[in-house]
Amino acid sequence: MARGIDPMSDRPVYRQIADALRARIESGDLAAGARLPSESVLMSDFGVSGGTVRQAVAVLRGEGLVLAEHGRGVFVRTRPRLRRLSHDRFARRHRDAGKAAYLAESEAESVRPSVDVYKVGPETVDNDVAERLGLREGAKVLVRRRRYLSDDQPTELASSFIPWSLAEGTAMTQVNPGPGGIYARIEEAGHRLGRFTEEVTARMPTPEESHALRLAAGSPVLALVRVAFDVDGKPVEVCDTVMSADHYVLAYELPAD
Amino acid sequence: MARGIDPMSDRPVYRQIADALRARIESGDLAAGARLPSESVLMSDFGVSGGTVRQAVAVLRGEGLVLAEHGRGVFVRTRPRLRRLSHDRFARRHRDAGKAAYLAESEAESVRPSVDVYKVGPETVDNDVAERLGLREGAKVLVRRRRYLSDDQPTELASSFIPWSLAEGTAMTQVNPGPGGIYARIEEAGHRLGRFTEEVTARMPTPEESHALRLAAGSPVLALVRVAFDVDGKPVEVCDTVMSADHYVLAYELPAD
DNA sequence: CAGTGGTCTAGACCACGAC
DNA sequence: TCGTGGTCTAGACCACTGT
Repeated sequence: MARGIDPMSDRPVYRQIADALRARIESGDLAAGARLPSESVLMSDFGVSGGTVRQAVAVLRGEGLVLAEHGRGVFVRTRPRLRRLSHDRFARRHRDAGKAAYLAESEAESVRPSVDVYKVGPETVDNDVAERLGLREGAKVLVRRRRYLSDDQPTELASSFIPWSLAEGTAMTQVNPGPGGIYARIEEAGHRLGRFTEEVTARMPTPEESHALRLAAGSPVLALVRVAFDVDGKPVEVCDTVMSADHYVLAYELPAD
Repeated sequence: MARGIDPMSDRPVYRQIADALRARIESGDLAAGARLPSESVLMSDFGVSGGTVRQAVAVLRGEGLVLAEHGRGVFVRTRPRLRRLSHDRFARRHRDAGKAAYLAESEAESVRPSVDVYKVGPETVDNDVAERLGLREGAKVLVRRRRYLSDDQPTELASSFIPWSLAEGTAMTQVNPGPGGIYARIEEAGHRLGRFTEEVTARMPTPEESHALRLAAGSPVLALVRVAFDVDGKPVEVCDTVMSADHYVLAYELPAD
């Protein structure tokens, strides 16, 4: 059989098979959601052993092009609806409306938001966060670790770090920090927010992140570190966020001057 | 032998082996740059066949934790030096100093910049870019496709799209657009730049991108779409950039008001 | 040359899903 | 029950690196 496969080529057979399948996906011959031919069909179609077919499919899985479902088949991945995080998502008007950022975004997209709170309590700060907050190593901070979901699908993991001196005795130390979220509480504590910085990187998830976000193999994550500063330039919160790259677009605005 | 491996566990043996190796990497027992035990050593250490060991190593490769070098061994990946792209990298003061953004960044990091220009010339615009530029479908644009390198290591692929009416007859249509880059030329053409928007996503690279950027397996890319607007709010350029996620941190600033 | 990883085979057995 | 993908074996042969 060996449709278009050259076993003498420098390019390994499993890559040639992956190329052939990728071409069929990109041409639309195998549309989003379509099932790939089963392994046994591919074996006879291309005249190779099962191991080679599996290796070819593994390439496409690593590229995030297909998703294998045990007992059902291998399917061309459908792109999930993208959530766009706009650059003004922490603007005061949203807080004044009594909404935390995640709730405001969810409402705009008509999905049902929920939050799993893993931990709210004091912790000893690590060096990176200490530096960003201008604290000494080992200082005490309030940590809020949580997972956000939209329609019960996990979308992001977030950990906030707030200097203990600022958080102590406020609703920030409660599981539910009240209307407007912790940024509203920080402002009530006398720190009017002046600006935020965000640092964006992407990487492959750790196994724990992959599990908590129910990520498919071959799905990278966006890692975002946000620092909130008050109007005096003092850092008041660090938020470390990990989100499925498949689901998000981050939008920013840059000055020309 | 089977050090800590339970063949009866629900967790597949190859994952248990990957877990064991990952733990040694994360604990520092196998430091960055260190060679993993060879496949044959792992086979006898864990008492499994070669295929299982290879599968375990493949997991770590997919996570971007290790890099295999044919004939030499499998090595714990060293993190490359991160390049930080700051939110003011397109500020006028850099253009006024006669430097395009990439050159200014390279100078700040003491690396030797170079650019491969793949194409500079007219093209028919695709729908996404047309919409962003406010052009009708199929309109003519100047396209500049290029690859940037630092010390001969490819770091990003970029394609700029400029309305033909704006680019026609200017140095933008030349391979070398002159001091300050195309943004300086756009301003000379009477479009003082007012702001930029950037949309950031991450994904696995296509095989072509992987090759052009010399990416290791398991390295995601950051995809960035920037739109430059003049002071009248008219879009004057779209720049589509793909960069190795391993090498970059994108830094932004967000308003609080 | 010996040692390393890369490719491929042929087969066994298991776990899941649909009918 | 049958077809699907998931795991694992035992071995062959190849290609690359270092000595």
